[in-house]
Parts: sequence; C-alpha cells; structure tokens
Amino acid sequence: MNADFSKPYDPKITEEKIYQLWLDSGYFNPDNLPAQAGLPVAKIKNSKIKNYVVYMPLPNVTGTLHMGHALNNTIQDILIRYHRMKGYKTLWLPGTDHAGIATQYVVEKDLRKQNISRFELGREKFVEKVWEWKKKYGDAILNQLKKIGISADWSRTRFTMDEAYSQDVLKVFVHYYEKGWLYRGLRTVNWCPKDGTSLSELELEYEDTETKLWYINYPLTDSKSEIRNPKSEFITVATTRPETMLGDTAIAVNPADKRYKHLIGKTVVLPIQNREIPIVGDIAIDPKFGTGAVKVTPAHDILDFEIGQRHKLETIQVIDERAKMTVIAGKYAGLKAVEAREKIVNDLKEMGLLVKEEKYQTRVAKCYRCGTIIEPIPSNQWFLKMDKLGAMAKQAVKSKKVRIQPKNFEKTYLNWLENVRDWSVSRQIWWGHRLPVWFHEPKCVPKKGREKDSAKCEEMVVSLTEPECKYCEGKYIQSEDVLDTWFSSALWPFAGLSKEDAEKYYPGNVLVTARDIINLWVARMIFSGLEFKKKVPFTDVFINGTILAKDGRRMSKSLGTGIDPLNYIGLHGADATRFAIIWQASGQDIRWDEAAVMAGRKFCNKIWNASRFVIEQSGNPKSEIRNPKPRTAADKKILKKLAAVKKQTGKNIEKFEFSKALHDIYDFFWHEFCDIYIEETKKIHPVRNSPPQGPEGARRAGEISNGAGGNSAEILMYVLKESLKMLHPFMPFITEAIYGNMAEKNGLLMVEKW
RNA sequence: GGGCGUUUAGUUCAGUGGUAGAACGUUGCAUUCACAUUGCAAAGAUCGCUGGUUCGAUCCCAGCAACGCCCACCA
Repeated sequence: MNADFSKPYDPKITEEKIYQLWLDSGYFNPDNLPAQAGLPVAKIKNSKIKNYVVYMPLPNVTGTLHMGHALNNTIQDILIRYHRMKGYKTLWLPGTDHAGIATQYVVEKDLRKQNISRFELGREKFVEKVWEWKKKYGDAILNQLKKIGISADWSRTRFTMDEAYSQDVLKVFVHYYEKGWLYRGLRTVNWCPKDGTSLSELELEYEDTETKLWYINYPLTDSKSEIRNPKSEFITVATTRPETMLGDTAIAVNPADKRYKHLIGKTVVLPIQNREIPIVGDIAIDPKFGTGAVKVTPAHDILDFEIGQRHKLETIQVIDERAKMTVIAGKYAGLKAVEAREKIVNDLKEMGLLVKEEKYQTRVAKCYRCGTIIEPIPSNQWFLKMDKLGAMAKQAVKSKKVRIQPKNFEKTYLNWLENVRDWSVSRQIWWGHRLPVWFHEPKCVPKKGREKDSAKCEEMVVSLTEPECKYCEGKYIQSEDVLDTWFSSALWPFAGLSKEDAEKYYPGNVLVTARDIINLWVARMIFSGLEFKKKVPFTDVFINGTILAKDGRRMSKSLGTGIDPLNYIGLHGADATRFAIIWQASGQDIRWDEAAVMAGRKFCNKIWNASRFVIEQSGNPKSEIRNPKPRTAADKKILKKLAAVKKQTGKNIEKFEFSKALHDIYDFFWHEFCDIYIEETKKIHPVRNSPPQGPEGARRAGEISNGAGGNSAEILMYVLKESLKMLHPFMPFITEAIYGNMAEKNGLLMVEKW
C-alpha cells in the first residue's frame, strides 16, 4: 500500500488497510512465513529455524477490552513482531474462555429482562441460549484486540468449549480420577445462594460492613438444670452469626488459654437445641479475640469445618442452599437465615443467655459476580489432590525451568504452593464442561436371568461416554456439576493446539499475564503441562504491570475509573495508544496519564514527516543500502548511535524492558536523527523544494550524496529504514505504511529482517 | 497478621556512591525550511522523614511515616 505523503498521517484511514494487508499476507500463521524474514529461502537451512510461541491469556467471552488487555496484548505483540523479524517461526495462539459463572450470569441477566428464569427453561434450553449468546458476542473482544494491531494467528483461534478442547478436558478429568487424585468429599464451601454454586476463595469479594458481635452464655453440663440461675457456670462465646448456633457441635478454646484450660473435655448444653456438645482445644483459636471461646459450626464456617475435621465433630446443617433454615432448625425452619438471627437473639434474651451485644466492623464475603452474601454450607464436591501436582509446579520454578519476572513474583507463586489446599474443581452451574461422572439410577432393573447380580451394580462410574450397567437394565445419569473454569484454562497451552500443532508448538516460550492470576492460572498451567506433556509449557513468565487510574485507584467498572482503550484508538490511532501504554509501562503500577497518548500522536506525526522528507530528498532509491559509508563526522556519529540503539533495543525487548526500549528509540529518532542529523544535511544542502520523483529525483539525490559536503542520501535512507524496523514492534501501522512507500522494499516490513 | 512494592520537577516517570534526567505542562524567542502535532532556549527538585555507614548518600543500612498491591484470617 502506498501512503499518501501529501496529506498528514491519518490513522483512521491507514490502520484498517494495513491490518487487512497483514491478514492477506498470511504471515500471522507461522506455517506461512518465509523461511527467514527478509532473506531468500534458499539461504536458510530449515533445521536452524527456531519457534517462538506465545499463548495468549484467554479473554472471557463476556469481556470487553480494557486498558489491562491493551497493555498485556501490546507487550505480547512486541515480542511476537520482534521475534518474527528476527527470523523465528512465531506463533501467537489466541482464544477465548467460556468463563463459566461469568457467562452464565450475563445470559441469565439477559433472560431476566424477558422475565425468564433459567429454571423455567431447563438445562438443555438454557445452555442453548448461552451458545447463541456466545456465537453473537463471544468474539467481540478478539475483534477489539485486532484494532490495536495485534498479530495473533487467528486461523488457530480456539474456544475452551470447542469439541476437541472439551474432549481433552474430560480426558484430563478421567486421567486424574484413574490416578486416584480426584476425590469426592463433603466440605463446607462458600456457597452463593443466588447463583446456586460453590465459589472458590478467589471468587469472593469482601465488603466492610457494620454488624454486631453477640456474647452468648452456654451453660456447662453439670449446671444444666440451673440455666436461669445467674450463679450457674457458663462459658461465654462471641459470635457474629447467632443463627448458626443451632448447628454447633463444639466449643473451642486455645489449649494454652489459662482461663479455659481446665474446661477442655467437659461439655456444655447448646441452648435452644438442648444438645450436649464438647469443649475442645484448638490452636486456631485466638485467645485475644472476643472471650477466647468460640462456638464451632462445621457446617457453616470454613474454619470451623477444619476444626471439626481435626476433632471429628459432626456436621449439622441448619441453613440450606437457598439461605433458609432447615428442618433441623426446629421452630425456625423455613425462615431466611437473617430472619432467624433476629428471632434467636430475642429468644436468647428471654432465656437470659444473651450477655451483651456490641457494634462490630467486619468484612462480609460476597459473590464476585452477583454480590450476594456468601453462605458457607456443606456440600458434595470434587477435589483434586494438590500434593503431587503442587510439588511439581513448585519444582519447575525452583529449578528455574520456568522463570518468573519480575523476580519477586516467584515468591508469590511459591508461597501459594507451600500452603496450597486441594482444589475444589466442581461447580453447580450449567454452563461449562459437565463432569464425565455417571450415577446409577436409584432403582435397579435386573436383567433377565441375572437377578442375583444386581447388588453388584456400580453406583458411580467415571467415563467419557455413557456407561451401560453390566448387571441390570438401569441407566446411568450424568452428574449435574460442571468443572471450574480454571480446570480447562489450565490446559490451554496444549488443549488449544491440534494434535499436529501440539507436536510443533508445544512447549511455548513466554507467557505474559497479570499478577492476580499467577496462582489461579499460571501455576495450574505449569503442573498440567508437566503432567500431560512432561514439559513445562513455557520458560518465561512475564508479569505485566497494573494500570491504575491517575489517582492511584484500581481501574474498574464498579469504581467508574475504567477507561476504554478503543476511545484512544478512535481518536488518535492504535500506534499512539500503544506508544502511550508502553511509554508508561516501566514499573509495576502505572498511573495512567492520558497526555502520553497525545505525545504518541505527535511522535507519529514526526515519524511521518521525517519519512516523507527523507524519502523525497533521497530520490527513493530502488536498491537496498546495506553498509553506507560515512563521510562526515555527523555521518559517523549517527551510524554509531544507530548501531548502539539497535543493539540495546534488542537486548531490552529480550529482557522485557519495553518502556526503556521505546524511550531509547524515541530519543534517537526524534533528537539524534531529526533534530541533529537531518538538520545537519540541510545546512550542507539546503533544499527549498521537494525534488521530483523518478529519474530527476534520483539525479538530485546523487547530487546530495556526492556533494561537496559529503552528506549522504544513502545514510538518510538507511537510518530511516533501520529506525522503522526498530519502531515496528511498538508502532506497527505507521511504520508499515511508510515502508510501503520505499521503492526498494521486498514485501512487508513485518517480515523484514531485524 | 504475613509478604511485596512505591515515595525524585506542576504531572507521569527514569536514574547514579561524588549535591539529578526525560516526557508532558509552563514561560520566552524563532519561523513560511519534512513537521506549529515544529525548532531553540529558560524556569522549575533542600531526590518522604529521622538516624547510621562513608572523605562524600538521592542512591547502601536501620527506624519511622504515607500510599498501594498480593496472601491469610477476622468466631
């Protein structure tokens, strides 16, 4: 494409055309790349060509582009474009994540507008609706990413619920099951009563709330008959959730607490329920908090559940999955938990067991999707044992098979793995990979003549296909649960590739991601890769910074501090936007300053005009200049500077010092090249009017290069071309557009030899 | 509570054991020269506070403060 130098640079017109040019070239696909960029195929020995593979962090299908994506993807694009120009076979694998809860939530909200609930629709119809939604909106974010100019191989785009991908997910489940690493257990989980699903700790949001702390007397057993007698012996506990006391199965105190030591082993009477429960000693109890004695409700508190496990306590569920009291709650059955709280507090007051209540600031856990208050309840879940897998992931980083940069994030990673708990992988939602687990229908229908075998029917089978019962006519029904979204995204580096591709493009090189998913995602990809491919999925993890609003707050929709990068692209172009992002991305936290976008735009203008000048003045020679001979001190200086900057830029990109690299190029191009060198050539050969194109231009150029001053059009052209190459990974559109005007080009700048 | 990080010009950030740099902004000057989305120049910083090491610290060490992030927990 020819850029029109008679007009100022207009990103709006140029960018779309250039992107199409890249798409048409097919060069985003490593299999279509010339044997080595910029060099004739014959000169290259195929065996020496190395791969450079980057797996894109999967955007959610529900996502819309934000500054974080823009930063993350610009960095990956710089790496990819640089390595492509260096002659690597570069694959950048894009895809989208089905994002179980998030997507189900969005579609449900959509349906609610039409007054339809998912329960009315039923599972099958609802899932169909989600697919429809996905087909309509699921690629929106990828299309937005294209606007920032990224060169991912779109022909390989995958979705985590594609047929082949899903098969891999289920196979992995079966594999773990067969290894004995998956187990089913009753566990008190964080339950969202609205979404009807369990949530991992990482899916919770906390909100400061004012509540009360109630101090309740539990009478010691031997004073049972004297409950109303103020002189009788009590143990006082403090709680924020009196309604859960109906399910208490112990009182816990710190074994070192002198006040209570003598009571360990004794029992108390649980008020209202009149059940006898033990007093146990447990180190998890902080003697300084409240009274130092805690009621233990394994069913409705995660810490209590763990205490319960240690002391073999019963789990009594008094709140159900809709946050209502169960039948075990007796006269409170059917009430919402909050209503029951009020009644119970009143009843305790009447019984004289409420010692006091005080105001208390606490943090309430809420569902990160819908904001509903979490209710811990016991529930049947699948867990993946983390002992072996966690150790593998830890070892990979400790042995430096995977390097995390900046280095201090290795601590974040290792620290998490030191204390990692088994991973709860089942979710009670409808959108996702349904567990390949089958339960035998309740009644056996014996096969003819085999009546006596029916007792052998397997209750549960883990299988990729619907199993048949060997002993009876009974059917198997698939589990209703689906897998945690991260279970499938953990497989991205290999499940995202076809079998053939997996041979060629696994393992990859670099993963660029944000710090908040180091544990959720990165660690899990590493152990999955090791378990299934016997190799780490990538050797470098680069943690990009976080873009904050200018006041230092997080950029987020809920705070209203979010900024849409597409606005900048629309106004000033993708190159200016990319420039602004990378220009500022030197540290971990980036306080976003819009002014940088304008600076980027000005820089585009400078590049455009300098290029116009150089190309026109030099007569746009057709033959490539490889080693121009310096004649003057200025010539020598600029060539020396160029060589130094180019070397440094390569180093900086490889060290993930993108901001530094861009500052260097900027400084070189604007100040060394434009302000000093170009001005110098003008002094020697003042040019009032642009020379004509064609032979006349070439003649004039010859005059310049052979002039008495000795300044060389060749050097101008050479430095420009080298600068465009250096700039290309950062600002791909404008550099490609200008390159299109050079008569000696061999194709596209994106595959020019660096 | 554990861990990590940040604190340098109006703003956003670089940086070095020998009293500091850029970009943007500000001010002045230039001008029809590829570019006014320009060029040249100037002003602008006791480098968070306190103490220590050192001939010398913004840079090393300790303490403090403010801000931020991550993890855990909050009965």
